[in-house]
Amino acid sequence: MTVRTRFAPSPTGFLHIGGARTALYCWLEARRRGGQFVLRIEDTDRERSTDEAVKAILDAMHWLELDADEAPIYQTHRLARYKQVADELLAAGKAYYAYESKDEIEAMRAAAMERGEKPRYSGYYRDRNEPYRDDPNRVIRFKNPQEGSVVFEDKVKGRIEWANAELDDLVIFRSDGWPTYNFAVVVDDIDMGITEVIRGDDHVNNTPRQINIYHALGAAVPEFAHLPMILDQQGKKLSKRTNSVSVMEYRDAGFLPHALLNYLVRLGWSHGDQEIFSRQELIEFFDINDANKAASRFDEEKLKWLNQHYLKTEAPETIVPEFAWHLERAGIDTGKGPAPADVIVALRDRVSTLKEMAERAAIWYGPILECDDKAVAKHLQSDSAVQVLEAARAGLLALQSWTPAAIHGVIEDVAAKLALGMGKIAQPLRVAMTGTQVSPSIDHTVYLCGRDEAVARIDAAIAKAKG
RNA sequence: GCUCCCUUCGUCUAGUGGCCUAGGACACCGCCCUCUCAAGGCGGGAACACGAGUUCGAACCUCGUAGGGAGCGCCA
Repeated sequence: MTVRTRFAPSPTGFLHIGGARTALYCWLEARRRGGQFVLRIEDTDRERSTDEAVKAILDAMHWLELDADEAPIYQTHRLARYKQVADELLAAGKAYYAYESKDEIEAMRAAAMERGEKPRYSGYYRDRNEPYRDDPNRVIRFKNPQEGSVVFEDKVKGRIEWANAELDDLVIFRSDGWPTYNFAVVVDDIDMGITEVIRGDDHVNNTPRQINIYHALGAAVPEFAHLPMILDQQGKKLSKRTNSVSVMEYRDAGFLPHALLNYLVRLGWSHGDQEIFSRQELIEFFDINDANKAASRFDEEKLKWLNQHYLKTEAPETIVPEFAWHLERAGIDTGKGPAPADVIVALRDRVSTLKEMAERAAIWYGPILECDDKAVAKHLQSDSAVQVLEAARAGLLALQSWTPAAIHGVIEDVAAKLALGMGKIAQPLRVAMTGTQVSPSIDHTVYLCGRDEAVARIDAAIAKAKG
């Protein structure tokens, strides 16, 4: 049987980090085993689901290149099917109508708590065989077995056994005519041919109930793998309040999709001591059976390290599209100025995110807006600085080819001619080029300005030095 | 309250009874390199939650304790 995994978000917000890792693991498991990865939108909560959220999730999946093999399934399109299956259960005596009001249910729970039991439904209508009646409180409940236990082998948690006595008769159809989560999920997973259910471990407790429904429906039970949570730096649940939780916030912050994926895959899984994985290696090595049981904390420092690693090692051209997006976002007009790939090469050893790279790139796509007075005072206010700038100006104008290597040659010549160390040459030039004391190596810094602009900035600096 | 789950350096993890004087990575500290800032190289500190058992031998097996988490909806 071909392996089929699914990612089933409910569209009540953006795709968050935890969801992205779940999706990644589903995708990877399907890819490695030559199966399919599909998407299901769990939008039966009409109050909270929105089309914008669906789009946001799909966009994030696309950005991460976690492509699904089929068009997404929407639960709201499948109401007739859920009704049909519920009717089958009803007809087979495996489900029944119940008519308690919400207040009555509430009272039952309170009473159970009183007795030191977990809050549950009493099963009042279970064997009553009351005739069907029209009632605003009418729901359909599943007849959960009362004896024995449910056992399943979770691929990450191991063997889990659950006494049926712990389970009550859950509602499978609400009084508003929509199916509940636990029921819809089972019907969908059966219809979609899902063989591996990989999801967050907040669903472990639902699994025994769902397995009972599979049995009642006479369907094959899939394999389960429940992933632990991702916590914030403090070990608390990731929350919007204090953390970036949306995948797209990480895009905004300047991370590369593959860096995020590489970070996420190692959060709860490992392959010996390996830290860096290509997509191909991920597909080859990933195995859901090796996933860890314990929750892990999200560490942005390590993500940054990975991001810079990819900035440094990927071919610049492959990064250009994402970098261009950040440049545009930073309001930088790239009509004139250096090729983005050259900027990447100059800056990738110095920044860990594309956002920062875009900010630092601004000086080559427009005028120097901020000038550090201390830098000017320190490196431009001297006779030697003027000599250096004038010599460099002449050398640059005489240059045949405008390349970092050629510019490096000019700078060395100036140093030799004036008998000065590199520091005395590079710093005045750097301040002239950027208005600051910090920039990439001086040859690249000059190179990125372009000859005309470099000479213009030197002229301005000479004027300033003399003035 | 009840049920279930989890526990190796600050963090992510390797480890499945002897290879462990517990390995790697991020972060941190130091040195080197150096035109600034970085990057890079080299080195350093840093962990088996606790307690009993089983065993010739336990990070690994068993039991208990402590701590943490999740779930207990006509939400998903």
